[in-house]
Amino acid sequence: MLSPQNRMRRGADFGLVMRRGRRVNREALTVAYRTARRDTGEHPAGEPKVGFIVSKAVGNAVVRNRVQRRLRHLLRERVSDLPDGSLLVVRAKPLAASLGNDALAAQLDDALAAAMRPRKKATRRPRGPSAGASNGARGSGDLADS
RNA sequence: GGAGUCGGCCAGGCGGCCGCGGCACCGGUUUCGGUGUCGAGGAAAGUCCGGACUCCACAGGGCAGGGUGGUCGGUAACUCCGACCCGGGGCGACCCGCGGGAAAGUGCCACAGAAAACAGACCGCCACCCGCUGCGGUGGUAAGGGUGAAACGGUGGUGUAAGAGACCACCAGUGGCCGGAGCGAUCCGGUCGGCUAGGUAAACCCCACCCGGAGCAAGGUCAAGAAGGGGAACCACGGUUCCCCACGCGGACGUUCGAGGGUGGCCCGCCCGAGGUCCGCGGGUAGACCGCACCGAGGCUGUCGGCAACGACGGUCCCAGAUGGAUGGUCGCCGUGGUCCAGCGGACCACACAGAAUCCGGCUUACCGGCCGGCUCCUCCC
RNA sequence: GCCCCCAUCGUCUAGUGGCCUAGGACGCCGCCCUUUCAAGGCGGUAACGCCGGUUCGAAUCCGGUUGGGGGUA
Repeated sequence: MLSPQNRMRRGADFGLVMRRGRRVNREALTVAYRTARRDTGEHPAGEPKVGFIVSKAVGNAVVRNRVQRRLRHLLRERVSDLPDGSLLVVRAKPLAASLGNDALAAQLDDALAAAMRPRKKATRRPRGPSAGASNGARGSGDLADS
C-alpha cells in the first residue's frame, strides 16, 4: 500500500500524465510517466505521485479492487526509485487480473525501466532520510536489473 | 433405513512478515509519530417498491395521470409479512395463484365453420305439396355430423311425425329469499325462479382505497467569482428601507387595458410582478467543510401477550465511514472438492456469488458447499 | 452515487394483439445483360436480446433478467 503522500488525487494530474507523459505498453498493463518540470513549476519538489486506472473491462468490482491493491503493493516497494515531483499512472489491462504475482511484477519492472530510461540521469532522486524514511531500506530493487 | 417437504444458521480456519482508513488518548502541535480500539455482505448487487431526511410548493375547485386489488390483521410505510377464505396441484407434509367487477356500458374474438354472442340453421331428420321423382318447394325440429381455443347445461327416460327442459329423475351451475356459523372473505342447509347467463378488464372502462414535486450531485456554510450576493438600520422574526457592484452579441415582448413568473400535467381561480422580462449564442465557476458515520422504526438477550407476522416491558452493547475512494498483499500449515500416479500415500489445480458510499424496511436476481431442527409418506424391527 | 431511456436481418428502420410464414432500403450471394467492369433486371440469404406469465393466439400487453446509451452542483 502506498503512503498517503504518494497518492495521486487530482483528476488534472491524471489527464496531464496520460496526455503528455511517456507511455509504455506491456501485455498486462500500461505505464505513463512524467518527470517534474522545474521551468513550469507544476509540482515544485514534493514526493512522487502514483495513480492507478482499472477500467470495467478488467472485471467486476471485486476483481478491479484486487488488481488495484496488488499493483499498489508492488509500487510501494518501488516508490523510492522515482525522482521527486515525478508523476506515474499505471493502467491495468484485463490480463492483469489472471496473472500471477511474479509475472505481474516482472511486467511492471520492465515497463518502468523503459519509461524512465531516457532522462533518468538528470532528475535522479538522491537517497537520504527525506526519501521515504520507512521505505528506504527495502526499496532497493534496481529497475535496470529486472 | 429410504424418499420428500419446510425453516433457521454459516460463508474455509490458524500463524509469520509487510501495509491502509476512522476514532480516542499521549507527545509534537503546519506536516507528523506512538499506544489502544474498530474496520464489507447475505445478498453490500439490480435500483423494483416503501419510508426517514432535505429543499421547493402548499386558499379552493374541476379534469386528467399513476398505483394497489380475496378477507382480517402486522407495520413508520409498502407492490412487504402473517393467518384464514377461494381456485388449482400432490397419497401426504406442503406448494402455486397481478385472486374486485364481464346479468353499467363499449370494443375484440383472425383462420376454419351454417352460425362467434344473438339468435339463427349448411348437411341432416320429419311432415305435407307439386305443373310429379328433382341437386324441387313450403313448414317443423335442433337429437346427430363436421369446424374451432370456445357452439347456447350433462346423463338416462317419458314423449313425438321427427324432435326439443316440452316433461320426469339424478347431477352441475346461477340468482333471489329464509335460517345457521364466522369480525370478515366465505361456508353449510332449506326454498323459489327461469331452466342456463361464452371468453377477454396484464382491452377501454366501472368500483373501492392511496398518491404534491424533486432527490444527499438533496441541502447548508465558507472561499472564489462580473451575472448575484454582500453590508447597515428597524423589527411584530417575517419582512421593510437604504447603500455597493450589476458581461458581450442577436432577437422578442411589455409598464396597470399589464410582458412574464409561481402554483412542477392542464384549466378556472389565487399569488408575485416592472428597480423591466423572456429566448438563443458566447464567456465564467465546479475547491474546502458540514450533511456523514450519527442512540437508531438499532443489535443481542429474557419474560409476558398473540396460531403467527408482530407487540409490550426489562437487562445489556455502541458496532465500518472512505471521497482517484481504507477494510489488504505475500508466505507456510491444516480443511473441502476435482484430476493424475491408480497400495501407505504423493503431485497439481480450485475454494462459490460477490465489494459499503445518506440511512433503514422489503422484493427480486446471483451462489461451491456445509451444519441444525420441525413435519410427511413408504419399509423394517421391538 | 442518484435519475432516466432503448433493444427487430450485417446496417438503418416499418410494424401498437390474428391480414406476420415479420415488410422496405443499403448490403451480401447467384443468374441474366455486357468483350469486361459499373449501372440495370430477376431470384435468394438473413432478424423480433433472453426467461416466465396473461390470452384461443404475443415482436406487440405485464413481470423478471441481460446488454447498450444518456442526464446529473
